[in-house]
Amino acid sequence: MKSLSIKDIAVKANVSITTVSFIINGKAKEKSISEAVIEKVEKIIAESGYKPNQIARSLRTGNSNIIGLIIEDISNSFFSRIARLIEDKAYKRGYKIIYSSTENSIDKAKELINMFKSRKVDAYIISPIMGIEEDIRMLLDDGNPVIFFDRKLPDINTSYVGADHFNASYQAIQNFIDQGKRNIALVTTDINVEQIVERYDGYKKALEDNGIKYDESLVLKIHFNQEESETSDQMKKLFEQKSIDAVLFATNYLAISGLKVLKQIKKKIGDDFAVIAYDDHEAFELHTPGISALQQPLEEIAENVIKLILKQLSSKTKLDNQQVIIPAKLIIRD
Amino acid sequence: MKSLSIKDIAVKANVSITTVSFIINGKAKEKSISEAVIEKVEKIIAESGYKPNQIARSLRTGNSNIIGLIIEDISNSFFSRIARLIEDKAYKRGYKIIYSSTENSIDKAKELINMFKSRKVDAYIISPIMGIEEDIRMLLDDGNPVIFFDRKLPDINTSYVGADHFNASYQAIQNFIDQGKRNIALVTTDINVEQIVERYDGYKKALEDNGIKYDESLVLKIHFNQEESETSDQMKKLFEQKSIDAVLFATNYLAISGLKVLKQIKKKIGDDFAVIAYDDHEAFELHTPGISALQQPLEEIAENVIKLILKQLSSKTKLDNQQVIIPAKLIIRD
DNA sequence: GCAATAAAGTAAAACGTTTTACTAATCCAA
DNA sequence: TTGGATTAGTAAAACGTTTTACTTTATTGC
Repeated sequence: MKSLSIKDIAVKANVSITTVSFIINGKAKEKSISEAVIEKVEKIIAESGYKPNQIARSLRTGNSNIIGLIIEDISNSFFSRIARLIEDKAYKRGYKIIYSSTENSIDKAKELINMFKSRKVDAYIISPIMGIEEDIRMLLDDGNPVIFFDRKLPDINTSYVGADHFNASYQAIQNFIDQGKRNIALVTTDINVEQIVERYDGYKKALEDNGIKYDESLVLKIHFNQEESETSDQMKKLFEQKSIDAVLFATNYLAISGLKVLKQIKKKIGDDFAVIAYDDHEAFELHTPGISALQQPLEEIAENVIKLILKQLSSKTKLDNQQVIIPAKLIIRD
Repeated sequence: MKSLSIKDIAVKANVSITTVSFIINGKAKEKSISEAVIEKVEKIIAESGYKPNQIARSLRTGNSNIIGLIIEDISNSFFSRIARLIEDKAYKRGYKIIYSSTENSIDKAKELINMFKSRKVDAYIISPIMGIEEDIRMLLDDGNPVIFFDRKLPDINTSYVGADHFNASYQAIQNFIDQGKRNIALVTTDINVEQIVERYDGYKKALEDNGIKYDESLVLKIHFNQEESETSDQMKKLFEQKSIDAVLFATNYLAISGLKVLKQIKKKIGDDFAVIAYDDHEAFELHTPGISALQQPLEEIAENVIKLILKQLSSKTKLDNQQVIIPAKLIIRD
């Protein structure tokens, strides 16, 4: 019933707790424990199936071998894929990941940070939202490794890994213009995070550089968390403007909603009306016609995130912050 | 730098640690601490931003307010959606969820169970795979609440929540037959879990009940974890059989792969060739034509899982195991 | 043959809580 | 006025580890 403790092992082996601890932690040699004792204890451990209580271990050592991952929404395929990759890579290096979704709520984000803090995670990987600057700053002040990905916060100075949102968006619009499009819409969200702003800026700049006047009525900002039906209505209104000949969706879930609307109002995607989505999604490849997408290099983002965080974890001193900006790829379909 | 402990608070307030602990845990009244002291201590706690160390707390109390969730793959939309729902519901009841993917590896699954065990999670929600029976049995023997969802293991007797896979699959095939289909294929996986077997059984039974001979060459079992290209080749071969007039995909990722193949070989879905997918996916609604799907009631599954697990957690005695089977819904599209 | 060094191991403190069993003072009833 | 009950609070053990500082015995060099 009750699980074994190091003491039980010590008693069985007729040695001290200390000795068992040294053996478990591979310090036996260094602490000059004899081969015979090592073998005996290891045998007992293996036979009894004893596993050290990580809680006690964490309490004593102050670290947990756990990295906390905070994202917007695990059911969004961009995040779930990144999470899977990060989990995988961390796992191979002996770290566990625990993750949780903020659902874009500042309160929930703060609570998550507190939860992770009180559970003494060794490091934080965060896709941040506005409004948690203070909390992040406290983490940093306490000497916790914190790395942002996908988004960052203007006022916080820490390492960051993300795609080049500005240029990605610029590239998409340029592509539209090269196809002769002039009335290019942008469907984005109103959440106030840098990466969304950058996508917006890329859109504006590309228009400007091509001598096209920015037209506010072609930009639709959807509230996060608003009813699906309201979103549909707003998009419908936008798409029904006769003149519009192209649209860039700033996130994959907006694109999914948008495509549903287009299907519903029977507006065909093709020579007269082009679409590009930010973030790829299985549905885009499958769609007829295929939907072009700005694909973020998930693998590379995950790899960089892990590399940076582990480098920080294994270093005694605070390393310099790094900004890793990875180009996104425009996948043209059909 | 160093975070505050209950002792710091006690010193500041000039009371004992015990008193602070009682106040934190809402036992002040019961332990007859005066209103004045309560207020003083609470003020200090609020001002200093002290948060109890959950690790120490867990060590002492033996529980963690954490529920471990073990699934196949968080990047699969079925699981990520369920995870999100479970997380949400647990969160509202004061529990945190930590989840991790097995990627269908028995070793990884065992490691995860061990990790959760050594972190003293209060309960386990598992979508199990064959080969971990012994580990599960140990958890149960130790008195841990364990609940299976989506799948179960034949040899293990514990609570379970899942869709009625047999009837779902039966219903799909019956639908094909009612449309006049006779040569109905099944694309499934070779992983040996009950829910996959049930879907297969439902397929066979429906054929049988309608007097259609079961034809082995129409059933394709894909290895889990095999190369995408091999999967494609196998499917291509299947779909190019002239006679075949309908196909049921046993999982959503198989359906996605299958739809890609169909697109590639330009085999049209329509009156001559019908498709149904198990598990819904955004891509299916968007697809032209829309892809019919067997939709599992995610919300209901999540709700039942949480309800059962919390009931067990709040009960002193071991409750009877429950099997909650929820009908799946056939969504006909286009 | 004696001091210094190495080998083999251990006792006990510490991590930050919760909880049990206790004390001291006050109150109230008879 | 006394002694049981209540009020207000505390000391210390316990949870299961890691780690520091220590002891005891054996070995080596000279």
